[in-house]
Amino acid sequence: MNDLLERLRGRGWRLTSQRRVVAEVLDGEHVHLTADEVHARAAERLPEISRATVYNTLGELVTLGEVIEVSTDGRAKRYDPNAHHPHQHLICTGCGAIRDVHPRGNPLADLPAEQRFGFAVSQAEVTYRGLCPDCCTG
Amino acid sequence: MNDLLERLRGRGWRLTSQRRVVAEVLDGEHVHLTADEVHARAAERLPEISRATVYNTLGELVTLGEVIEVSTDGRAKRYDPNAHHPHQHLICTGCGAIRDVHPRGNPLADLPAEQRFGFAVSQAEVTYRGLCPDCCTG
DNA sequence: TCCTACGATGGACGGAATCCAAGTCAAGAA
DNA sequence: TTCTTGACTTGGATTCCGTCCATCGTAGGA
Repeated sequence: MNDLLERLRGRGWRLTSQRRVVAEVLDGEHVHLTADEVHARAAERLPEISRATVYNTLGELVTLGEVIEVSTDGRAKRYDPNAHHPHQHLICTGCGAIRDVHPRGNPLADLPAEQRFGFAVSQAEVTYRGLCPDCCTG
Repeated sequence: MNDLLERLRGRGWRLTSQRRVVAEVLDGEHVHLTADEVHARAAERLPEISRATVYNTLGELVTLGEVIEVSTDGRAKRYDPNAHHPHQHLICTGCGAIRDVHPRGNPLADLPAEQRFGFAVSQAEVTYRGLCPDCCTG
């Protein structure tokens, strides 16, 4: 994620302390924070950071393809910094925990031409659901 | 969908005019209405029906497995009555149009055991995205 | 060091969904 | 048929997410 800031600067990003903190908070694997969680963690390091800035920065990171937006369901969107390693998500229907997973094959290839109805299909997103080990026994 | 009401009555549902109208509105193939759209169409037949009732009824239908909730993304959830015919969704990234599609194979089978992390995986939901014919040319 | 355009702020706003207390009514009992 | 009751409906308030906007601050080039 260190290179992220470099990459962004290369794209003409003005490097502010706020953006730096948001990028740092999103560092790591299996990170799936909501915008509010990102804001809370960012505020630990930079108390004055506003929610609008967090939303703006997250939106920009998504547009730049550095972060993926995950609508797990109804509630708030989650932000996944693991954008450069294609993967899918496995969600616990009990507690909402999220794991990155790597299914076999390419889901896009499983949609035959006659099922595309003239769409220029560019992306396939798979969400697996089930109970996690904790919720199974609990 | 006619049997739906029968099935629900069998499960102890009190059959009110509101529930009947909501179920009727959701009848058909390739129906993907938002709660507000359901409310609007229901209100044509039953002007006093309240939004809370529509939300309640939709929630119950989802719990009973008669209707599927589709979080296309950011915006309002959509409700898909085609719950007894397994299918996936193809969404236009331009205009948001939705189609039911049937990919080859079973996405659940593509998740190897070592990628399940002890989860009891029960469901795989695939969302294809791309531009529809109208949005491609336009 | 200065300038200025880009970014940050926070409070107002909007849409989607839920909550709640009060009123209504479907359907079983008598 | 009428009565009774608890499940259902209502609509307004409320919460939760997210966006907008006018104003202020500042990163980084000149």
